[in-house]
Amino acid sequence: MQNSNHENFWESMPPLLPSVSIDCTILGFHDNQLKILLLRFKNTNSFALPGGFIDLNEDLQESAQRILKERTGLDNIYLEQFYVFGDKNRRDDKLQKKLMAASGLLLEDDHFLLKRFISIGYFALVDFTKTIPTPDFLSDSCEWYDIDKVPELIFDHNEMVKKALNHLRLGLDEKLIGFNLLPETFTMNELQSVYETILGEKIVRSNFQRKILGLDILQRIEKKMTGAANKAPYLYRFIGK
Amino acid sequence: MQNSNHENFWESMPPLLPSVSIDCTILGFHDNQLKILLLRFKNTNSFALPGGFIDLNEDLQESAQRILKERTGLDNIYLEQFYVFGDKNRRDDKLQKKLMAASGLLLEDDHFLLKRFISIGYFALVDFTKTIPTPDFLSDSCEWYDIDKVPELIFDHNEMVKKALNHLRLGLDEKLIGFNLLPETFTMNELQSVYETILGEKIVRSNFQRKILGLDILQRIEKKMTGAANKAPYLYRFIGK
DNA sequence: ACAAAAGTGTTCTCCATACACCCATGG
DNA sequence: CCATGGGTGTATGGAGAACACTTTTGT
Repeated sequence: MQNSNHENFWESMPPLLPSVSIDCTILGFHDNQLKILLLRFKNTNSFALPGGFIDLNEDLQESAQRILKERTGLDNIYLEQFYVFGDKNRRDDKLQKKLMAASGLLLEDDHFLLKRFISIGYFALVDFTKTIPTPDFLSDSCEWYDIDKVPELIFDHNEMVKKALNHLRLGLDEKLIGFNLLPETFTMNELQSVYETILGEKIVRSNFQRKILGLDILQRIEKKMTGAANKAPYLYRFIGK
Repeated sequence: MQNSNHENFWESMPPLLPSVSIDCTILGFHDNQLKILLLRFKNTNSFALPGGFIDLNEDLQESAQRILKERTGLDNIYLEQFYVFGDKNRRDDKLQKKLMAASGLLLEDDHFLLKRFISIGYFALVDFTKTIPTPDFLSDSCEWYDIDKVPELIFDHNEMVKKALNHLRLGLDEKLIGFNLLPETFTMNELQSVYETILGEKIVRSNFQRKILGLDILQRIEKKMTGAANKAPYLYRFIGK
């Protein structure tokens, strides 16, 4: 954490698109819970969604993918724009300065980070088990939190989470995106659990199976050997159609 | 159109948020047709969606509303973000220069209009009869076009229109937004015609009435005096609920 | 009387839900 | 055997599409 690092920090960044940031609501599924990936700024108790800026030579979508890769280690993440947050007072200069100062970065009053930004909200669904959460330069923690225990976040990030979840619920059946929260192969029970958690309601097993299997989007693989004293469940793989 | 106007043009603009533009797909309904409002750049045959930039002291939504007001004369327009267009090569510097030159504006190579922009796509539904289409400084025409006769548009604007229409269709029943294309009061037939046009299919009258009236979102007003030799239709007003 | 508007009734199909029940199977 | 997984049958209710028919009403 030597000072030379700090001096170089901004200069080492590639040319960026001004005024625009990306913030990502990254969701995973574990222990029958929806989880969200949050950063904590160094030496503070301030939490935020993972985010970043757009390099001038990146398509918007590419930027979001890069940011996700940096925080999770994953390529080919399911990713979707859901809203642009553009209120003129959505950010808080004092807080911004404080957060940067906590990382040893002093911002001049005309620093670009203190200018107005709009933020494009992306939401991403990942296979929890495959992620390697990695803090960025400004944070000392990048961890999963239960979706119903999200702490207070900076700026308008709590609103972002709320909107992202709503977007997820609305698109769950329509876009068949629940699979992205599971590993390559999964049992029908696990899938049902994902649906129940996201929708917040119990589903009758037999009806759920009929519905999902009727969509012709799953390939049945083999039995899962559980070692339990009962029939082993089948494994399925999502094949789209 | 004296040169002094041109010299002052950019300087007269308020401070803008860099890199970000707004483009609006403005839809109206007339003669049983969906119509879209398009600009033609001065002294060219290039068409574009109405758009603009974000003043530093405007919320994003306010910017979109202002732009819409400037082109249609209307306040309180139904307005919705639907997508951010952010490919790095979505714009074309040569075309941009040509369009500006056609208005007598010469752009230096480092002019801000030649920098990279992302564009936030808004779509708007307006009461056709109330609009006063008004060209902007760079265009000599602002007119309604049949939605199925949209000419080639600049940049990625044709794609914007396509995405906006898709968005409209998906949200029609869900968000009950069709009413925004009609005057304050309207007949059931007119409303049905809006739905049929947007969805591109015939609907059985009696079923449509049952469905819409069952939603409890319409207030029945009075009879419309048509002067025709038949029963006059009722007028309805949208009351949301 | 006429023509269009408005309302009602009926039938069908489709789909989601709920629930009961059976079979399969790994230990 | 038994606990869980997996599958089927079936009744119900609601939504919506198709169609027929009646009633209303302004000129």
